[in-house]
Amino acid sequence: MSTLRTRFAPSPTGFLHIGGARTALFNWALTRKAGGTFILRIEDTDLERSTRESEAAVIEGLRWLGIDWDEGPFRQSERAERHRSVVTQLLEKGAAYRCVCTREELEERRAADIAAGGKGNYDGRCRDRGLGPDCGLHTVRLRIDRDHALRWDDLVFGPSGQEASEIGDGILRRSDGTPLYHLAVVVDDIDMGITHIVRGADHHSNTPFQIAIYRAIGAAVPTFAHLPLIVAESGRKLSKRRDPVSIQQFRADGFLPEAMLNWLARLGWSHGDQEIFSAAEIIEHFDLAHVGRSGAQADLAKLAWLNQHYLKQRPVRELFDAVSPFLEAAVGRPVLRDDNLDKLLDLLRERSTRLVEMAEKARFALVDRIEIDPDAAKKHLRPAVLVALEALITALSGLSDWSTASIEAAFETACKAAGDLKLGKLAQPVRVAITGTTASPGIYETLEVTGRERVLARLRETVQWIRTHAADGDGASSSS
RNA sequence: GUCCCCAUCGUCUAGCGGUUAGGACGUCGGCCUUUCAAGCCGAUAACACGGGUUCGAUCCCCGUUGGGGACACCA
Repeated sequence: MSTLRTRFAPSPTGFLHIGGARTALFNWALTRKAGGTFILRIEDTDLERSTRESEAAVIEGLRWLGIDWDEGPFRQSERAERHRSVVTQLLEKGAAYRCVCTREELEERRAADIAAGGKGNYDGRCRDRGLGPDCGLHTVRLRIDRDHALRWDDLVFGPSGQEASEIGDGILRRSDGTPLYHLAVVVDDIDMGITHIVRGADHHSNTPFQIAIYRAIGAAVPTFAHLPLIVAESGRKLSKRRDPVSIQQFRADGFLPEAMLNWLARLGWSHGDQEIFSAAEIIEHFDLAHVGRSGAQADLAKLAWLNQHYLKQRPVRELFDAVSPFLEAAVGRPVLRDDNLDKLLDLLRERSTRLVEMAEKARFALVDRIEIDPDAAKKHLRPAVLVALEALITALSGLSDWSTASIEAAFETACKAAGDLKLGKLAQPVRVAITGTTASPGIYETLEVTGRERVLARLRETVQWIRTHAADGDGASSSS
């Protein structure tokens, strides 16, 4: 039972960004831990850039991560009337005033002020002109009381803010009558009873102006907590085209939601030495006091490690559910789950960091024809192994059951028949013949999951291939 | 330019006046081994700099440097 009310308020101008996802996660964790109410509000005031598609992408991204909300999604655009009426009230109270300065004039005066050593804030020209509704095209500005400090105790950054004299009278309403973001967020947060505003540190310096709006409206100022930004390599700003930033992109690349969540949680937050956190553990331990104050670089290598950790952790059944779409894409047809596939996935999970990679590695056992890597063929498919290969074909054909144990026995038989050949000398050529590459799970397991029919076909084909190339006087023949 | 913020291994971080400065990822080496992994063991590597305060500073204060954010009729 808690009165804590928080919100995640993304502007849907792209996809769900890792920074936004982390903000949502921290809000969610904080709220769930306290038993409060978490609200989703879409800040689509900028109609030009906001689309329904990206709004859907944001929602889908949150759902995928397992972040749920109690109220909403609300759309800020649907509250425009309320925003307008608040501006009107502020105007009536004298807490705001009309301003007829044009952009050009503003820019000019601002430049002149800066040149004269000023701060470039609005000079307050219209502040005391008492302009009425009939003043023509105008914006509405907040009359900021110069004597009050606009300070707050940030739950992450500590004492923050500045003197009111440091900022100018900001615009609340555009000349086209639409409200500005600052006014809209404040009004929405007041109306929705938000008690704790947890958001990106890019809003840290916007906060004084917003506090001024709260005061002008006469509402209680909520508690603020600003989260340091996630930065790109070497501290640079995250770039949408250069850096992987969208949650859907990570998803498409084969990262598991629990890995993403864990990774995001540890980006700027810590709980002692613990690295692995389930969603429940994040909620259990989350604490704003342990959110750092410096920007964090997105460490993709650690995400890969986490992803493999969760890949290894998943029950096979659920692993299949996750990898299935990737398998279908890699193989070109729907793939059904069976014992062999379970075994294969189990073998591959500790050899893959992402689902795409896992699907690619599973391909050899699920398709009829494989491509053999030319370098691998050249190195391992030589006439010297022909005898052993043929012995292996014979031994495998005669097996009454198809298991790693029986396959191993067949290998032993084949090696013996080839003059006590060492296992390694046979395993590698067979691996190349079956998987097309030099890297795969254990050779017996590899054969087992590939199935007898495909194994024998590929081995026979390989024998043919070696004969042909040896006869052609290929380099491979010289070694025999 | 003005205002605000930040600063521990390459990266994420622990630390909250006295520690051999800890963990994790990465990297490197070893073990294991039919390949690749996984696993296990080990190594590498940090308090940006300069002043204070203090018996004692990674920790507190000031400055410098570096980085970031905000300064829109964007959100």
